[in-house]
Order: sequence, then structure tokens, then C-alpha cells
Amino acid sequence: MPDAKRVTKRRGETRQRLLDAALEVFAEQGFGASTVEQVCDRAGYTRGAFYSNFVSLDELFLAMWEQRSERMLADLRDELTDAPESSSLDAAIERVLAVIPVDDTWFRVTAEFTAHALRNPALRRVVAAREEAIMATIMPILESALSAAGLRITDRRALGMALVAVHDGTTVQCLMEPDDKAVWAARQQLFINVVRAYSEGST
Amino acid sequence: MPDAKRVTKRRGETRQRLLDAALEVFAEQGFGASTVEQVCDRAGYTRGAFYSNFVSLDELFLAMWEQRSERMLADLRDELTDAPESSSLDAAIERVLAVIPVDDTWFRVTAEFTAHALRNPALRRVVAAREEAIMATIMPILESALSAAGLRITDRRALGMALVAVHDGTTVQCLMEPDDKAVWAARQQLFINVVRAYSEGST
DNA sequence: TGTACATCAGTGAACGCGCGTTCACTGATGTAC
DNA sequence: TGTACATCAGTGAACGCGCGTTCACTGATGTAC
Repeated sequence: MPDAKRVTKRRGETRQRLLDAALEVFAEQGFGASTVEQVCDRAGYTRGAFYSNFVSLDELFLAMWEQRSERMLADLRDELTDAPESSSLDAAIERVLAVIPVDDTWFRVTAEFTAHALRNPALRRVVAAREEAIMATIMPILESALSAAGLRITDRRALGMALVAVHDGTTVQCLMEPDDKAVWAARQQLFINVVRAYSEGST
Repeated sequence: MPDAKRVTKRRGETRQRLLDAALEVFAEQGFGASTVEQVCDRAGYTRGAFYSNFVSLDELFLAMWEQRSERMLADLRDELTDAPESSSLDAAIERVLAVIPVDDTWFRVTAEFTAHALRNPALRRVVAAREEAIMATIMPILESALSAAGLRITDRRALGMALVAVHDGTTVQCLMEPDDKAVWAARQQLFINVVRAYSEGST
């Protein structure tokens, strides 16, 4: 193969270390306050290495966010598919929530990415697509748990939106009071209440 | 009065123009990417004026945020107190939602402030206090509407937290799809469902 | 497996700009009479 | 109401640093034989 540009192992590693460093630096400083130099220092490279791999911090931010959320989604799929069927709604929701990460670092990065997306229609579509993918992963587990409990969803789309909203809203609360068990319990209860509100007996 | 430092009208105006400019610039660029120079340009001053009024961008950010959220809360109080009693829950919620601003600019600034607060315990308390104040303003209207509909709240604190979460979560959705009426309707319906879930017949 | 060679990937120095911060200054504002 | 004076508020120039961006270079990696 004469022309298929050779991509070295080394290059892939460098790229990955820059992506990992970006997550940390952006979470600590915020994207806007982060510099190319900080990311390179963190990753252990000089600035030239950055420019050899990315054209701008924006590109790095997008690449990093897509990789991380892709990975998170894959984890979610793995952990949910081989889990046992739950008989009760409460148990099913508890299991799903246990798997969804409520993570300081990731939250900050995502919050900034969302704010970014509000200014940029292209990014907006990226965010929307990701959200749909997450819902598509979670809904089947939820539906089977619901039908085992003799319930069915009345409005799939409305429930999906509601769950995303509840997740986003309660995540902040949990991160603000990470040691307050009551906040976490309230979050779980709210999920249960919302699912119930958008379901009905299927008999 | 020999010593009570004279504070000039001029100074107050300068300060205010800087606060107003800060909101715009922070919303457009994000706080981290904003510079003293940009804020001053926007306000029509040189950088010296900034340093004569504030010691840092952080201080300006906090002052601006507190002023704006104070003002928003006052507006809310005004518009809600002289409104007519609603007979139905739906109508009451619709009225409250109509008054709560879902505003692009303010959302971005608040999102960044929240992220900031996650790193800084002092700011965290500021945010928490503000949230309590907002709930304290809204709850009475809600309760009277509920009791007119023959309902009473079962768990005041849980409902308060749930409403805050739902507000935060749905605000993003509405801003992402500002022209999609269905999203706004879903938001309102979710509020209604949540209030119902945390209320019961009082008879 | 070994060697010679071509290409790639990251280095580090260099340049310059944008911006934070300071400060001597001037014009604006308030005070006293 | 007017004037002289003291203090305050914002100006604009100056300094220097941090960082973005480029680029000639060297060591690393893969290829061909």
C-alpha cells in the first residue's frame, strides 16, 4: 500500500494524552480560561505537539467531549444489558441511576459544552443527538421493568424529555451537596414520580 | 459631616455601567474568556476605571450576579403578589411560569456561576441562599392555588427541590429549541405533574 | 534479522500581540463661606 | 448664587508577562530490500 498515509502508534498516544489532559484542565479552569500551554504541560508535551494534532482548542474540546460521551454511553449499554430483569419499577430505576455517573469533572465540562452549543447550531445538533442516544439506551430497560410492574408508558417522548430534564436538574443539586443523602434520595424519588406520571396500568 | 466619605453620583453610574457591561460580555464570551479590557470597552471606560471600582473580575462577577438575581426576585414578587387568585392548579402554574424568565443571556451567566460555585464553598452558600429565596417567593402562591383546588402539599422541601431541578433542566431544553412550542408545553406539563405528585387531597 | 533510507512527529526557540496592572495626571464633583 | 479649594474619579501611557502561532530542526518510526 503505497499511499495510505501511515498513522503511527506514537501519534495516537500523543493525541490521547492531549485529550485526557484537556478534560482535566477544562474541568479545573473552565474552557474559556484554559490555554494551549496548560493542556500541553499537563499532557507532558510542548506546544508544537498540540498544533501538530489539532488546529484549535475548540477542535480539541469537541473531540474530547465526543470521545468521552461515546465512552460513557458504551459503559451504560454494557452495564445495563447484562443486568438481571427487575420486577419492580423502583428497583429498575435504582439500577439505572447507579450506573449513570454523577461526576463533578464531567458535569463542569458538559455544562460548558451546553453553553457553547447554545451559541453554535452545529454543536446543538451534536448535543441533541447524544441525548437521543442516551434515551434510546435507557428506555428499553425502563419499559421492560414497567411492563413487569403492569405499567406502560403513555407518552414516550414526553417521558424522555422529562427524564433528561430531571437528570440535569438534580445532578447539580447532588454535586452541590455531595454528602447529603437526602438530596440523593430526593433525586431518586423524583425519577420514580416522574416515570409514574407518564405511565398507566396496561391491563 | 466631616468624615463620612462622599460617594458621588458619578461613581455609582460608572459602577452600574460596568456591571451591565459585565453581564453582556460574560454571556457572550463566557466568564473565563472575558477580559477586563472587553468589559471596559463595552461600558465605555478605560481600564483604570475598572480598577478604581473593583479589585478583580471575580468580584465584578459576584456583584453582578447578586444584583441581577436580586432584581429578578423582586420582579417575581411584584408580579405575583398583585395577581388574581387562581382557581385551578394549571392556571396558577401557567402564571408563575409566565413570570419566571427563561432567558438566554441570564442562563449562560448562571450556568457559569454554578460551575464556579462547585469549586468555591463560599459561592455555594450564595447560590443555595438565592434558591431558597426563590422558592420562598413561589411556594405561597402555589399553596393557595392548590388549596383552592382541594389539594395540599405533602412534602414541602421535596417539592421545592423538585421544582428547582425541573426548572433548571427544562430551561436548557427550551433554550435549545426556542421555537418548538411542544418543548414549552412539555415543560409546563412536567411542572403540573410534579406538583401533583407531591400533593394530595386535603379533604 | 539487518541495514539504509524516507517520512513523520514532536522539540524548542523566536516573534509579537493582547492584556493585566500601576501610576502620575487632569478634569469633575462636592463643600465651605 | 458665586467663588475658591479639596478631594475624588477616571484617563491614558508605560511596562512586562503569558501565551498563540510558526518553523527550522532532530530524533523516532516505519518501509523496502
